Amino acid sequence: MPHHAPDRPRWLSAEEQSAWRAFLTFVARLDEALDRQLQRDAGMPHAYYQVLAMLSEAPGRTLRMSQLAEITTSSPSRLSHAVARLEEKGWVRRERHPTDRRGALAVLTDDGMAALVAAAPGHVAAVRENLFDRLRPEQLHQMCDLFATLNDGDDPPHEGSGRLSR
Amino acid sequence: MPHHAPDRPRWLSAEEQSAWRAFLTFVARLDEALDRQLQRDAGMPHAYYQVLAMLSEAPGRTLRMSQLAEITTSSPSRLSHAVARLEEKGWVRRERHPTDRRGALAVLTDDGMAALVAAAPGHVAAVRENLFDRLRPEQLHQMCDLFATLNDGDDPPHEGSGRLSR
DNA sequence: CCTTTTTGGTTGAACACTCAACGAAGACAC
DNA sequence: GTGTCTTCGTTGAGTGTTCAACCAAAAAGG
Repeated sequence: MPHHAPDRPRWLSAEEQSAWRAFLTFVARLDEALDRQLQRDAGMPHAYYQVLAMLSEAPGRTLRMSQLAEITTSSPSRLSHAVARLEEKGWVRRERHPTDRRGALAVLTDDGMAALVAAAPGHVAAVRENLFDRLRPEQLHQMCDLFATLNDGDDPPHEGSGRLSR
Repeated sequence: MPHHAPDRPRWLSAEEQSAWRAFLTFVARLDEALDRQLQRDAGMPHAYYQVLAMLSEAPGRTLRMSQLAEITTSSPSRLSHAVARLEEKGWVRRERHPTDRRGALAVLTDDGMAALVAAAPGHVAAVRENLFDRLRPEQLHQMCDLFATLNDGDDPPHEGSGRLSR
């Protein structure tokens, strides 16, 4: 079998190029819009909102750090720092895991729940305004299909029943 | 006209919810993968790669700070810090604007161009692996359409001819 | 002209994230 | 048991981003 060294790069086609740039632009603008809205109106960045939202849907509003990290797509370190910050605000409390003594649990406090409920409407509105309200109906289906495909192979990201959107 | 206070929030439908979460998950994983690959193999975060890439396509490898900020979708402050960092590395140089004396120009140095060229193949490979190689052909069209629609109304993000992908 | 407003860009402090190192406890070998 | 490996989570330093404050120069208004 012939050996040929570090494959010559397959550059992006014109169409891929334009899709890629449009994607980057959109994501950058969206991230900025969501982060700014939440920071301004609720005093938290989007990443922290997601933590609170996931906790709010969990049984007992409690989740193990490792699971919480998983479903918020954040590194253990990031989550640890985040929870530390949320704890200072009184929105989350840490508890020891009952059986596994390495484990730590994150619990959403009543104050945390209140902050989330207060933040949710504005956040959902921003998500609508920047995303869903701009889509034609069939584009929503395509979008579902698209990201389902793209996430395929990675572990499934939690089937939530909540309405707080992240 | 009847006045009704801060509209009751229109929550996301089940389909929107699932599209939204899939989107967030994908973007988080993608961002992480790209940033890690570039940081490891080229010593720069994705945002800095984009700065170099946009400069490499500009006439004279030179762009005004404000324009560079525009096409990289970054705030003036962010770009200023970024260029400062890139200047330390010797990849970018600042020059004064010839006619407008407030203006500053960012110029890609030869070292910067070399760093970009060295980084490009690995970066493009990562983009392929995490995005385009996972798409069925017609999904690429849908993706183009989708983000074109979503970026509609915001100013057009620059029609580049380069192959370095960002 | 002179004043006011707007635009272009930088700065420093506060905050968020990454990475590597670490300790503590469960799991597994024997 | 004892030792090793692995998993869980935290920590601190380094780096990137945001935000508000700021200066300098151009533009606008009189």
